[in-house]
Amino acid sequence: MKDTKKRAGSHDVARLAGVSRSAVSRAFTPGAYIADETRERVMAAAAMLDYQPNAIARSLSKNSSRLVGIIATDLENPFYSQLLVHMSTELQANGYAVLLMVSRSSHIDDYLSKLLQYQVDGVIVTAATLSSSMAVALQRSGRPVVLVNNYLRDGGVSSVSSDNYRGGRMVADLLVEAGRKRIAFISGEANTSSGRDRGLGLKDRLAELGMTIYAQESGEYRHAEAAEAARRLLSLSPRPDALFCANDVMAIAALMVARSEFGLRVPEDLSVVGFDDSDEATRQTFGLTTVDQHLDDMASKTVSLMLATISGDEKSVQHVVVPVSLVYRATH
Amino acid sequence: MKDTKKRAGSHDVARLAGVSRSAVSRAFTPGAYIADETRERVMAAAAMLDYQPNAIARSLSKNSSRLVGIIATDLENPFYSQLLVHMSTELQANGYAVLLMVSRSSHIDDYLSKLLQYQVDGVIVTAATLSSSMAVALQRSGRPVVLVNNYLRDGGVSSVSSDNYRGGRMVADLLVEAGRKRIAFISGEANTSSGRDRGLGLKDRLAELGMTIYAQESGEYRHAEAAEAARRLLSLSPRPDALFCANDVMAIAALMVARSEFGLRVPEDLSVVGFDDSDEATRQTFGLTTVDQHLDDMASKTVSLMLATISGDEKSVQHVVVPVSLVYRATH
DNA sequence: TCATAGCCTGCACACGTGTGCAGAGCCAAT
DNA sequence: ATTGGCTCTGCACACGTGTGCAGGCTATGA
Repeated sequence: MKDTKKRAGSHDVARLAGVSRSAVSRAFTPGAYIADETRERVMAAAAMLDYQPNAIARSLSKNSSRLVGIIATDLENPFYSQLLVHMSTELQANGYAVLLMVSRSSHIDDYLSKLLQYQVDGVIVTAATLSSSMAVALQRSGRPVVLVNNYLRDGGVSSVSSDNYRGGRMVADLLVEAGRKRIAFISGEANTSSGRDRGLGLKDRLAELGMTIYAQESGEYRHAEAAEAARRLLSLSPRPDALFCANDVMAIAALMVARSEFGLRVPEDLSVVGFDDSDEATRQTFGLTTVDQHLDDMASKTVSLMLATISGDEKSVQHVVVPVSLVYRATH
Repeated sequence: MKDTKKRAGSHDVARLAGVSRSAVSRAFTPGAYIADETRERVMAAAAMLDYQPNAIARSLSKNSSRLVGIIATDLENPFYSQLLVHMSTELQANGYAVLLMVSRSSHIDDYLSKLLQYQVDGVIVTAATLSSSMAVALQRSGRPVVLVNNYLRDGGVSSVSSDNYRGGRMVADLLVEAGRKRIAFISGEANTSSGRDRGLGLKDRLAELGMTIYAQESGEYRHAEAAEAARRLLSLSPRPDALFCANDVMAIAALMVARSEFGLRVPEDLSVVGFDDSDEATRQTFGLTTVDQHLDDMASKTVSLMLATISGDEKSVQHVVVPVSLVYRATH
């Protein structure tokens, strides 16, 4: 029975400092009307009891929790875990805390409603497709939402994503200039806007140059599936002389398969280009030519948009596009 | 002025259903004393207003937030991001939500106190060293804490970690049986218990076999630093014939350096052994021999311990050790 | 000495929910 | 008819904080 002590409340601090409970509240509220001398006395008492204001009660009273919900999918992919790190860091720096929901692609609705129960001030959804029923539920709840690296066709909710279409076009130019004739594409998950646009950019630019995509397989954004896709593509005859992968993870899988299973030299026999510029692409052994999505930029633009929407500075639905840039390394 | 509607409260539901507010609360409380017929009427009204109980208010009233704080470091390392995924999933399955704090190794105290302000029911700290001042602050706050993959010497707080010491010993046996004579060690960060114990296990077992660690360098658990360490070690003469790395990330870095910069054949010229059994180690190109930490087991034991401590079933400080096992692949 | 203005402070209510307690209604047994 | 017991409901208080409003105190000027 030693530390059965309850957590100290503002009432206890007030009594110890010889002031009212309101004074304690004001002492902890920046910019509130309170005499310096009083604040100091309150702070001293608070330190003595190691009092910390109860954020739950504060949230209830102020009708704002300073919580932002993040629904994260595919965290095994380093791209998304890094994105999470950057967004969290930035949110924390702005005085918000992160309520995390890890989702296996579906079930989003349940997680979302749980987030809403916790009165989050906003929700960031990464890489997952929002059911349209949930989109309207959110709209109605009035909570801001931002989709990252994905967007909805019918434009009801804000989004931030990189310029995937332009990235695809840039890769087309790069490969054609390198003299490639049979350009194959390993796509990501079918229902993601990001993967769709990357393929579309490639296809459109090739068409402008009088070419077409030589062959296409789905790699589901994952290593094993991409390796399978690469095996199928590289078994074609004539064999493709370039592989554009919608993902660095898949590009590295393809690279491994090309080198160790097909004995191909990269880039002499085959170009391989990825998308993301993940840490792994940097490794000397891979030296992967890829498209930089400017992850940090994407994260901070997402957070900025979220905060602006929460504060009411931004009332309209926004679709932010983050520019991409080619990273020339050794595989093209 | 269409959706200026405030979120519906239990009061609104009660009025619509023609019952008292208490009845609404009871309808949403499993096992509460309420007639089936009343519950149904309440639920119908709730659905009509799409009412969801306010978790913040509930937390305040029940003095329990059903939030668990997680302080995460080194999320770039796939091991830790996977750990986060598993723990979150399991917590969510048990009706808890996760309050995430991403930390750059230090500053932990600030994040921790923020978590406490949000009245989290418990805190899980991964891989970071807790300042002893914070350890006592936690102790005093009465909130359960579990350290994962790290522990404190002075045993004040519970922990879950794999049997790093035994893992080190197993690797020693493996390498000696493979006929290796000059076994070098690439260690992780100096102040982590995990890294320390892995090295200690190796050293102790080698000593029992009449051998010593041939050389040792720190790789800070990171790719670039480990590559540097590998370069230094492989430049020694005579050159080591085995590299035990405290981490898969570092083992793969060493593997790349050994093959592409020193032209060594693995395992003919050199053994490389890692620790974690990450997805990357699985890749055929690497085929890394490593120590499986049974990540999922670790995660679920952590969550179980946390939940047991929260519910009061477990009052004492526990140190759970998760068994490890060797994974024989192609690099030893 | 008195009036006035200005700075602070305390009162009291609000935020939305959980729950102990007393009592209402009903059924069955005596 | 009376009593006892059982099931359910509503009242009212509690959780810990923010904040509008009125009023107290001090200083200044007349």
